[in-house]
Amino acid sequence: MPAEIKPARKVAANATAAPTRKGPSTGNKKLEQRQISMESLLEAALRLFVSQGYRSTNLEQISGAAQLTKGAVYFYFRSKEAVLIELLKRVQRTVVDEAVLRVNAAGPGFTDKLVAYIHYQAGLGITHRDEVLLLILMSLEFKEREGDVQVFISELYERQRSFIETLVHSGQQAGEFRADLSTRELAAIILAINDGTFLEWFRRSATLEGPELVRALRAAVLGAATVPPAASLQA
Amino acid sequence: MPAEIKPARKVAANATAAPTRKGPSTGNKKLEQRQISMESLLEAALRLFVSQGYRSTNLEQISGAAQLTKGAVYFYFRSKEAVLIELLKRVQRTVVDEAVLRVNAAGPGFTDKLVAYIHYQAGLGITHRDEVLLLILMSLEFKEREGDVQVFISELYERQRSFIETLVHSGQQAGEFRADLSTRELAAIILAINDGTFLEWFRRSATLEGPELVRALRAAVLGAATVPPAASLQA
Amino acid sequence: MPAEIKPARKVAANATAAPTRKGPSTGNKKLEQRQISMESLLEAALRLFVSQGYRSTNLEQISGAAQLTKGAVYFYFRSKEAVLIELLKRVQRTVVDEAVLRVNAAGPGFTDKLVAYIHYQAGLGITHRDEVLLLILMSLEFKEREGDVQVFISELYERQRSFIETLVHSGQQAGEFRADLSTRELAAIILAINDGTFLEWFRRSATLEGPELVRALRAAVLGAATVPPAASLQA
Amino acid sequence: MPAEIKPARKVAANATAAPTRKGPSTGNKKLEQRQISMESLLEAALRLFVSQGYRSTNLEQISGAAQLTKGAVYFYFRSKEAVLIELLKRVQRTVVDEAVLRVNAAGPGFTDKLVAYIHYQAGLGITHRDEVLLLILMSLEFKEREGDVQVFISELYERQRSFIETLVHSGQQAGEFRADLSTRELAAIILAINDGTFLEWFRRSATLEGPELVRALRAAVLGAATVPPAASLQA
DNA sequence: AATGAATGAGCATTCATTCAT
DNA sequence: GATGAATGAATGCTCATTCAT
Repeated sequence: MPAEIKPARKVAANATAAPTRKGPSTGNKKLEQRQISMESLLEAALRLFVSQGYRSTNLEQISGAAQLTKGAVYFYFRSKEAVLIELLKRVQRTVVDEAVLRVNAAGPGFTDKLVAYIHYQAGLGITHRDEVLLLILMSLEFKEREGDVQVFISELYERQRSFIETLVHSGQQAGEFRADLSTRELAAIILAINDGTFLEWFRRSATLEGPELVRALRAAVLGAATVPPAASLQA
Repeated sequence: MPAEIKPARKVAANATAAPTRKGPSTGNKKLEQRQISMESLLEAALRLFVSQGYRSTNLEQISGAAQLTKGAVYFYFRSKEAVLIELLKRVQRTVVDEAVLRVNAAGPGFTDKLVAYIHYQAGLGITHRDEVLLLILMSLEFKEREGDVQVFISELYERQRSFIETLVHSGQQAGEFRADLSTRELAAIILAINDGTFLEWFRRSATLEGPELVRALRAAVLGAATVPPAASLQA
Repeated sequence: MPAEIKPARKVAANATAAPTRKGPSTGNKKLEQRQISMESLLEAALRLFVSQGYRSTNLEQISGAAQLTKGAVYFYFRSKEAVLIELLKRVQRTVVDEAVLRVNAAGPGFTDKLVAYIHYQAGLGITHRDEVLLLILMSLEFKEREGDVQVFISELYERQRSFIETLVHSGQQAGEFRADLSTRELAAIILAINDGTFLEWFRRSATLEGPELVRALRAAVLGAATVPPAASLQA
Repeated sequence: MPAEIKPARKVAANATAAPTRKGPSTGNKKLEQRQISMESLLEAALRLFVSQGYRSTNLEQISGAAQLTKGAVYFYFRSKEAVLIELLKRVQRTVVDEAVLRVNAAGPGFTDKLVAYIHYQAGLGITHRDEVLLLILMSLEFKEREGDVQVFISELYERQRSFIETLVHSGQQAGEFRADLSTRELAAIILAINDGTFLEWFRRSATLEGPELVRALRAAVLGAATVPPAASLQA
């Protein structure tokens, strides 16, 4: 994870351009505080948006959980929506961008790549559970709404889809994946299994064994994607 | 029992044709009127809850879509929540109860039963799309909230789960389904694939071919559940 | 006393040229800096209060326009209100005090004094447009509010009124001004014409010719104040 | 004043189209209540907007003064701004439209028309004081703001201006008004005197005698507009 | 059978002000 | 000399709910 942070205001830009007076120590303390407050706000928002939904979470809950007041949220973000968008940007990096890198690095076969994808996602379910869920849940909550959030999520999902579709298509071309299912629908099912599993895990993670679940997940994805071995024998 | 509900659609057709007060001649006018109004309210609510979410739908939208006013909702229902619960009761009958009947009637093998389940669900996705989605979406929107809705949905989901778990367990016992995956997690994945596919279809039904999607869905579920044929040959 | 203020404009020019910290070489840097910052705050406040109103202008706009931050305002002033009061004090000197001096110096007749008043005001409309308008606009915005501002403005207006009333009364006594109109109301009309003309000019200065407007203004004031020449001939 | 009322919602349209059930008596009671509540809200808003300004008046004050709650305002109007716009529409009819009618009916000379204008305005100052002031004050408060209010007021003012300009121009052509002043600026001064007098009366009506003030006002306007009699004799 | 009027709690957002640095 | 962080009160607006008719 790079040290991005994205300051809510032009402040940071100024800071880089002309750090005014102050020795570096004082500046660091302020910057540190900024970091801390912003992170705890984002962290609180992430947790609450995932567990209660965006609309059902109010700013008092977010700021309260970060031990700040409502006003502080507006010091760091332009609006409640801006908080969500900042979170989604992080999700993009962690969930989507990184997945692409991992899959590209995996190989050599396309089945290997697909397995790498499944395992990366499964790992995210443990290390970045809320971030993954945020994307799925917000994609549902904002489905019909217009605005920046909807646009951002749509683009994100579209990128995910086209990435998986390309992977599936290549695998089909290479004879590793079943060619008797259309690329688009096969890709859709892979994403569907992924999202569905996250949601089921979200609903009842307490009663499910992670590793076992992943094995079943892998079986499902490979079952859908790969040529049934028996069939291939028969062919 | 199969003849139960489905009026949601029929009524709406009526509603468009003659949605205003009283039919011209029939005898039991009052009762009919009641029926019509209530149904059009429920139909409107179903559509809106699914497309916008429960919290983001207000009573004015619901009553307006049914050509009535907010007050009318309170004539027929105790509260906004009561509208949702009534809808969920119908979903229960159509989606859960009926599925159980269908699967029980299918056979003789457990694979046949599982296929029957998948196909019944796929059929629902066409004939009762919104009802199926309502259950999934509300299960997410009400996850952390307490109250009647949450309880009702939890029970519903629990019944679904235990039904599928029983099916899976029996199939495993019979040697039709893989025994190298734990029952609970395998059942969870089957439900996950189901829900996930509905959601993906919800997000982009316009760009997906139903029949193709069902084939891929079946491949995934069977891929997860059944012993890989090749393996069985080798065994 | 004539050399008093007008830095509002000069400073701004400086501000654009080199608004940041410290001049390069001069001796009494600190004091200069203070002066510059304070002046640019006041200048910004004046412009914004006039164009948007006091209440609709926030401290961020003021400090931002002066290339400073909100906090700086509190370094120089006790409160937002204190900024306005400081501006009003300057207005008092420029607009009211100076007008008194000019009129007193004019003569010998009272008509001459009245004409001097009109012309001084007209001149202010060009050299100190915003300052004149500030007084008029704030007198309206603070009409019902209690507090320092209201008191200050009331006293200022009262001084203006009594000054004009005295002038009118003297002119009437001397037979130069109409005696068939009561002193108080005649004075009120003179002030009304003055304020009204400023406001109309404020609303649409782009479409009005200054000199022409002043001629009409003079005709109105003299028309109200002086004995109609024809009547005097007839008398 | 016609019985317009302008229902905040489509309700009224429905009511006219299909009064549903109910005898006329019940309907009347509801309509009456509607009328009463709406009027008292508008009345309260008018008084408060004039005395405190638009921005400094909150909905609690308005609804409280009408013995209702904030929510009721939103039952009758779309927003706070919509309340103001409804008030301005009434002002338009009373102040602008009616003035045009009166002046057109007056005559035969243009001086008569101008006097009729002054007297109508003076009368309004007594019968519709707040309405006249609302227009003037809001024209200042909304000067730089964009939006419906600003547009509405601008158009209103523009109509007033062009009406007076036409009057002045005709009077100049007819030789009744001074031709040595440009039409536009002379018209501007007439409006300025009018507005200025209203404002001064607004500031201190308690200390001014209405009739005396009107005489002085008339002297000022005629002094500005008409050829000085002496000059005409000399010519 | 249904409406229109009205309420009141909740919420996002704005903004003057404070204060440590 | 000035900033950045943070507060808390105020405010416009939404919406489920109540109730007389």
